[in-house]
Amino acid sequence: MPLEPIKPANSSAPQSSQPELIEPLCAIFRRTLKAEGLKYTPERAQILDTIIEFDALFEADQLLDTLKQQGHSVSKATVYRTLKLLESAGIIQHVLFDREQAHYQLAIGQTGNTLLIDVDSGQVITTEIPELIELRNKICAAHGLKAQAHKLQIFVSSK
Amino acid sequence: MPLEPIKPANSSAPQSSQPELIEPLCAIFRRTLKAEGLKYTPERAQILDTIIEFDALFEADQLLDTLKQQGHSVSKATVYRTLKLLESAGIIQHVLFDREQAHYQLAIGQTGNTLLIDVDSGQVITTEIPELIELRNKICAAHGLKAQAHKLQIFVSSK
DNA sequence: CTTGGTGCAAACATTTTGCAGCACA
DNA sequence: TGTGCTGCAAAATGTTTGCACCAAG
Repeated sequence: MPLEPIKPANSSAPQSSQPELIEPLCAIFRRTLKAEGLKYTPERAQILDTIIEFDALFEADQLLDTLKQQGHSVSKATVYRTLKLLESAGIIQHVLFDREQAHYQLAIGQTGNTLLIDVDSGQVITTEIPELIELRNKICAAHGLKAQAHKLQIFVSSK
Repeated sequence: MPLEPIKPANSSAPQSSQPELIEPLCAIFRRTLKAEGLKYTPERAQILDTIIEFDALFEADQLLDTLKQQGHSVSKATVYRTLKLLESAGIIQHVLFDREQAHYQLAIGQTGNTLLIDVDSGQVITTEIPELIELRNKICAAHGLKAQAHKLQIFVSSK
């Protein structure tokens, strides 16, 4: 079942409180790979580029199709292997909700993420709730734990 | 085909697995099945009973093993089919996190749910953040939507 | 009879892995 | 030359489905 992500109406870019040097994603990827003795191959570069162009949630399947459509012959195996590498590098993140497939999205600069999932249409809106950070830290502290990240899914209806 | 989700008006404490909870859930299940012209079979009853005894997150696999261990011969197919029925009836809910398998838990009168997932040990603590309801409603209203439910996963570390 | 339920095994969908050849330092 | 990367196909995993038979109304 195809997913139809729609972009947030008011996309307030999540800015880190601490001004940080903005490094291109491909640079981060290349650096991370190098640190592991791995290579920044054309296939991997192409996969990352395609993901960046998606600018939204995506599935492995969809990524593979788009790559093929663009004339890049990349195998399923390579796509899956690269997704894992990108996840390890912190460039993308798993975003699961109640669908059969794993969904991903870019994860850079995000401390958390909120998805509004329309239960009727299946549409997904990504957004942020700044207050949530404080809230989650509070609840974690109450358990003697430290929060590192969070994911919030809100099931909504337009009716 | 999907059953009408029934929200148990039962506002009992989230502290679960008291024996008295068994009866209401059975009743809810039986009623929901009946409304669809389906039957409350021994297998279905047994599956629900076993789930109630779990008192925590569980997987289909684990459920099947426990049933077999208890001497009840229930097939994999029946377990999966019954899980779907229970989910449609609003008795259990999908609780996904970054694992391969679907995880479930009882959904007794819960409007939302928060999981604290220990990234080191993999341990999961379920909890509730009451303030979250208000927060989620606010953010949804800002998008012209109505929140129906939510799931929050917080990735924590004990270090 | 008719409807629905079950177990079994096969089918499925997604993801992973083994392997042989290839590319580049 | 070695190490990693690739595509392909097979395997693995979790879940679903087709089918024949059974049970209850």
